[in-house]
Amino acid sequence: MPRPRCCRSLARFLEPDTFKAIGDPSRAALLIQLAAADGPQTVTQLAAALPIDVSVVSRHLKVLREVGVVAAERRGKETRHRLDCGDLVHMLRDLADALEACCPPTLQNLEDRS
Amino acid sequence: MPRPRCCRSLARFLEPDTFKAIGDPSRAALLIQLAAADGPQTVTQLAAALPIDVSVVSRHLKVLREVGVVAAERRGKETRHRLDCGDLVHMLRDLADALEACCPPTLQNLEDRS
DNA sequence: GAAACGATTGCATTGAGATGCAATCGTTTG
DNA sequence: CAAACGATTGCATCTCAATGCAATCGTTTC
Repeated sequence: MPRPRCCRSLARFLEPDTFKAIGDPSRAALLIQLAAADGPQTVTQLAAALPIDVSVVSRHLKVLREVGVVAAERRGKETRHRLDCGDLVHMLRDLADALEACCPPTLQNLEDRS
Repeated sequence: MPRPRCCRSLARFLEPDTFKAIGDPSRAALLIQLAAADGPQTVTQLAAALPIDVSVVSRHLKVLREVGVVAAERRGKETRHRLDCGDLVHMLRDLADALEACCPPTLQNLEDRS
């Protein structure tokens, strides 16, 4: 059994849900918009800034909330959304470390020549 | 115009193609399998190790190659695939940095109370 | 309490991608 | 050259998710 250590981490960090969430163009646009705005944004504000219907924005934000990339806070009749990157930042760095551990380029390339 | 610096990086690193590629369960399984194996793997080997048809493996590997996560080398009649994480590792770390720059939790949370 | 407003949900439509089988291509080996 | 083998591609099918509109829900305001 070769290199089991890094792979277990890989399996943990390659959870498809998060990547599927941020892999959608509309949701990526929402994340960028949230990052560009200063202060939390309402669904209506985000829908106005992008060529996406309000209902669609609402659904996309729900997905982003479920994977923990966006946080929401109810304020009267509106819901203010903001980026919540803490977990994602950690996960990305852990994944980068795990990948690096799995891809020792020099050893691997040497083995290729056999 | 608020915080334009980090957002331009975000837009660059949030390119949906890569995340869509690794966001598919079958492709994630392929990546994990490639990481677990020692040495490059052929399409047939990968298909044998996973409950995925050879033709499907071939197509998935093509997607992974196109986003530069997997490298292939022709060896006679077989094609040997291996992880090629260099660019991905860089991208993940850059994205993590950009996100962190966009999400100063303290300042942001203070602003929320307004 | 009624109207207004922001957000969510139901529903139907649509399009993209995943899958499996069979046929084909390219290379090697007899 | 023919058979064998690994890989890819064509094709048909199918599932899932994205989208837009309309209706509904929850909160606020008059």
